[in-house]
Amino acid sequence: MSRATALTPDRIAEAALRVGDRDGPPAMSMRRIAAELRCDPMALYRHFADREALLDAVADLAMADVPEPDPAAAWDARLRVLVTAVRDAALRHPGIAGHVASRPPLGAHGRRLGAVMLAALTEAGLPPAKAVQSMQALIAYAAAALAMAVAAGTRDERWHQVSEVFAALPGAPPGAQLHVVGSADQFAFGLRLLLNGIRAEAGLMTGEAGATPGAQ
Amino acid sequence: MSRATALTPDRIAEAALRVGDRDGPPAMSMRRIAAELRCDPMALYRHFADREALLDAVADLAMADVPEPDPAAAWDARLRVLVTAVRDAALRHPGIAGHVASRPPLGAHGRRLGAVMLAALTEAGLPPAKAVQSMQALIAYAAAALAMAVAAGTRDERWHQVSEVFAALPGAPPGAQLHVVGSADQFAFGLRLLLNGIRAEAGLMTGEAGATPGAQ
DNA sequence: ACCTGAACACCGTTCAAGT
DNA sequence: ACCTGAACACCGTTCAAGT
Repeated sequence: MSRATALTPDRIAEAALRVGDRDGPPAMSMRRIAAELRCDPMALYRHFADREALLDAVADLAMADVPEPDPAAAWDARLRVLVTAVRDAALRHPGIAGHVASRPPLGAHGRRLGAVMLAALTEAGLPPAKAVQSMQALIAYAAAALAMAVAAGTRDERWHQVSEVFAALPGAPPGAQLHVVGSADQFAFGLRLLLNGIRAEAGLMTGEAGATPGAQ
Repeated sequence: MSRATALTPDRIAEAALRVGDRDGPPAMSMRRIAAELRCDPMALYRHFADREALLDAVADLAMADVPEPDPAAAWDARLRVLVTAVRDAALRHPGIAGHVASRPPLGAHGRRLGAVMLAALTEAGLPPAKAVQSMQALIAYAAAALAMAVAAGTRDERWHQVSEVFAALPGAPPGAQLHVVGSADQFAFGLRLLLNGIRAEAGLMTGEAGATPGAQ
């Protein structure tokens, strides 16, 4: 033990986040993280069951600085600000952003943000079950859009081709102004669609008494 | 070369799909796929640049049997049927479903399905740029929901906890009927939210002449 | 010129050997 | 009892050696 400070889960997660931000996702191996901490790779296993558990902690740590939206704002504005802030926070840590997008938000910060979302959706007028489902839909969309942003920006040029390929299809008129896959614009547009949809769903609940929203 | 048939990209992709369906995603290594074909692992590299390119071909192959929706149906029903069929097709191939969810749909079948989506969105009244953006939002949502279904079903019990954890939060009243993350119900609900949102977006286009839909 | 397979530079994790 | 690090069973890919 040449490190002066003792090994803790938090300290390990911080070191892993540092390694990922500096050297990219593939560098976040148990061996490299241990090297960053100047400890034996196996020492990490005394604080985390396996690599997946360690990365979950790192993903949650990346959400630590997501601010909670102004409680005085309208429910839809609150959701928009929060989900956008999650995307921004993840993109500030490119090493772990892909993992944030692929794992359940069950860490301390993930649960905190989920509670804010649920409160906003309940305020919108959704019953509990639909609020939970709407939250999961928002999480799913945010996760995928985030994963696309990461892939398009750092790893995979093929995502950039998607807009071009589809704009060139028979059905698409020429001259369409394209938005890059994974861009902030594209993210905001899809988020608006979902919030539109939630608003419509909530309207059915509160506006029409005998509505049967489950019917197709 | 003990195999009677010659190596082709299609034949390789079929063998890889078989391996993945039989032994799961981790089994889809270059070595195992080569063993399935009774050829040298390096022989695969003469048909695919790298493993990622091979998996892209497998993911597209898994979309081969997605039927095109009835052209006579309404645009929103067409989108719902198509996106649901993509999910079903991917889940029939658990080995590659996760990859389907993480990669751009740029293969032959992905482009075919994208063209159907674009046509439906254009019919809805969206201008080209918004149709492309809406398609990308649908792809993002479907990919993430699919990834969650795969993770929840085969790999990761933590996704199952999400509904329970959030239903137990202060904001959520008790007795909420929970839908399992990744379930068909949950998928359909989120898809309906997006289609609701697209309908609202299209309504702004056609219904209100001087609307400024980009304003928050 | 083409193809093969040994070798390189890694992995996550197990487990026996040390203290 | 605790900790370490050698070892196991793999990877994707390179590249030199064979034919």
